[in-house]
Amino acid sequence: MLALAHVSTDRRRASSAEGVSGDGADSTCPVPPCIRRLVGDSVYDEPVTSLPVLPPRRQRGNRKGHGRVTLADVAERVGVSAITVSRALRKPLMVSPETRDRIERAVAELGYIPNRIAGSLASSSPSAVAAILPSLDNSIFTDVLKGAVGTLESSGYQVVLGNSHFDPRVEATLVETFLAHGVGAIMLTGARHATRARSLLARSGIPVVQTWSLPRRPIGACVGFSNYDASYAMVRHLIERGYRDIAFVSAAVANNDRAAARRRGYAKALVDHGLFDDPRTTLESTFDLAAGAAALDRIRSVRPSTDAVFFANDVLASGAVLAALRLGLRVPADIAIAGFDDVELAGHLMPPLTTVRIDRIGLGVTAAELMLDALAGESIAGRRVDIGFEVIARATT
Amino acid sequence: MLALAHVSTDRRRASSAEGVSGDGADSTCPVPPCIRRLVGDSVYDEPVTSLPVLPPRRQRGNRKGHGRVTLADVAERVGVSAITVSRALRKPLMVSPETRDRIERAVAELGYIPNRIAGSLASSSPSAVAAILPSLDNSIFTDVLKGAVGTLESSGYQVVLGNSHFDPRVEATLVETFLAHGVGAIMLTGARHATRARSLLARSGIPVVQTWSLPRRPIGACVGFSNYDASYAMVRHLIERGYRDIAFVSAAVANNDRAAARRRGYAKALVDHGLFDDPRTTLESTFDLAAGAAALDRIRSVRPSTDAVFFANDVLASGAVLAALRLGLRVPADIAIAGFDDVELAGHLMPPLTTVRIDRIGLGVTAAELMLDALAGESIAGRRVDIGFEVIARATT
DNA sequence: TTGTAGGCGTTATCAC
DNA sequence: GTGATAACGCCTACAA
Repeated sequence: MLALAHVSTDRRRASSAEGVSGDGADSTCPVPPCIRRLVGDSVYDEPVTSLPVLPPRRQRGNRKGHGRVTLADVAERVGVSAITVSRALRKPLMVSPETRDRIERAVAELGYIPNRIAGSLASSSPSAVAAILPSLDNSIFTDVLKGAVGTLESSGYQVVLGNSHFDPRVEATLVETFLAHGVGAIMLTGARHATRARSLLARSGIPVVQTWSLPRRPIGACVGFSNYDASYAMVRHLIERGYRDIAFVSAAVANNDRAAARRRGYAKALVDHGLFDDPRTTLESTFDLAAGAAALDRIRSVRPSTDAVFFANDVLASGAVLAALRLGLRVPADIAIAGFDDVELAGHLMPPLTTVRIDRIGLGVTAAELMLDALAGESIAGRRVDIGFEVIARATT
Repeated sequence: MLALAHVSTDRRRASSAEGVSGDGADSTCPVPPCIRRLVGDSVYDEPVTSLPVLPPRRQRGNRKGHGRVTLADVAERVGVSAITVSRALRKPLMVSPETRDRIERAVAELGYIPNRIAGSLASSSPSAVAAILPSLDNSIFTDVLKGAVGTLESSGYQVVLGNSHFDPRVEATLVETFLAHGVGAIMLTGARHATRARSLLARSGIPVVQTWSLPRRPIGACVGFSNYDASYAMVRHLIERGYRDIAFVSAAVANNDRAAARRRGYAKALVDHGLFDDPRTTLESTFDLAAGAAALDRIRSVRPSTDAVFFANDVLASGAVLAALRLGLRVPADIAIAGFDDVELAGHLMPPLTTVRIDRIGLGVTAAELMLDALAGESIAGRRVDIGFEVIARATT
């Protein structure tokens, strides 16, 4: 723990040259780029203007706490019992206006911050929920996170974040950790999870929301859409446009039910229209622009007759469109390209990308709402919310 | 809370048709896109194969707990005291091999998951840290987050996430919430914070790491680079390339010290080279591709002689490059474009974008390491880590 | 409206 | 090596 340091006011004058809400700026000498490791002279040199300095705290009992101001401190100062202070803060109507007033003043004076972890231990009511994402590299996941965080934060819940790296074992570990952490609900991505994760979740009885998919038997609730249908719809679109030699590229399907469903939708659409699902041009790939370019390249060399490539995510599709541009390929004249997700970039590419739009923010918001419902005591068991999808036909097809 | 439901095995057979680690798939009928709201029939229908079914829990005392297995339950089963179980789990060497063994078995059998929130209350040792980002829309921030989460997770700390939306007041509220939550350290973005946030932080004595900047007087520690120098270096690069009518576009500088420093670096470089810092072409903008396009448009109409635009972030710059492509403008012949950050897209654009590279993952990792150091008892007060920057001259200049 | 008693699940402290 | 006891800071239940 760092100590609280008092600093004289003149130092502040020196440091707040910017004139804005007290911050030091970068070093301002226009020197050439270089790496430096500097050590400053002091920390916490901002004077605490809005809060008074407290006398050193006495020790109660033989254990040392955080040294933080507690409910009891406030109570003592006001001359009431701790529970009254607690109530004044949580259910103000249960406390008389006068005491409430004095309590509020004391709280402000002492700078009391309730200890929510003690609170949720005592009340066994969680104050945080967990979100497990398979990746932080792709904006499609952070969009969902953004929607969820916004909704949850405004309801007073904290969001603890886990990154599973598309690994079910990591996911299971995260689930266990979050359970140990006492989160009140967990948001998962997709519908494929390790058995251990499922056991843990079932045993805990904690509300679970799966996202992006609509498993027939969700663990708890789920919000998503039919990846199968969406993929099928896009391939049908391509076929209607007249393409016949269609290739497909997605993320690895092994631990990814969305990719798997999209691949099945693609295959089924081909079969339904009497086309051939050529294994040579049904590829798996990592998630970056370069991979999209590489996949395009691969497909063109493996089967030069290919007239359209359906990428099951926009990052790959964008990589391919950008690569086509560099290569001087005409899209869609030489080769059509379709994506999935409708990320911001998709509409700005040249030509703009045909893709499938998913309301990711809405997905996150809905997932959050489901968790909030569950936290409010409602049963969300078996609820399945379909957020739908939309094929956006732009110029790459 | 959702109830734990027992389900017969034959249901599992039906549901695991996919053959993979137990998941239901999307509905598989190739129907046209539509929105549906379905309600499933049951939840938690995955049998808990790896864990035994427990007898209903008895109530101890007059309070109802989570109904979760506790240390006492394990202790009772093994015939030792709770503290012994606790020790067996945390410091195995302090417990005899035999008891440890029996305890481990009981833990597995009962599916005991330690309650870390009770643990940190008792030991007053935090198990989570907070990261406050100004946005989840731009990958530059989620890259940092990714680096931090990875490092922190592997040290056993949970990361609670806050999104300040570039608003210092929101940031201050988040700080308060996280403090209430008992996080062990806080990572902030930038160096400009509300006075209230600073007070709160100072009062709490919690380790703080500021990122992206190198304030002369950091609150605690900081990791970043000189935004001023980096901007200066880029403008010098442009000038060396022969550009003279240079425009500048950044995020709003009011609450953003990085943007402010970059603008100052830009202005100083112009002055140092006898060029004019034209206020008509020193713009502020939001953070998206469309905004980059709009800014380019604006600049060209306001001052047609402009031969280069320096965007203080790659999203804007990319938007401009893509817009130029759509408009049929030649880059850099008609107008040069430079960015900042070196996001993945930058190198894939046509032409590839000249920009400033920042090691964002490293930034997050370093910030996390600083927090870990502090959590380990080390003082990180005043530590300032410069991660440097690099001007990447590509083809748009 | 306010207070008392006791517990939430774990760990520090000090005996044995 | 193991255990009894008392916190950690707050809240539920019940009483006044």
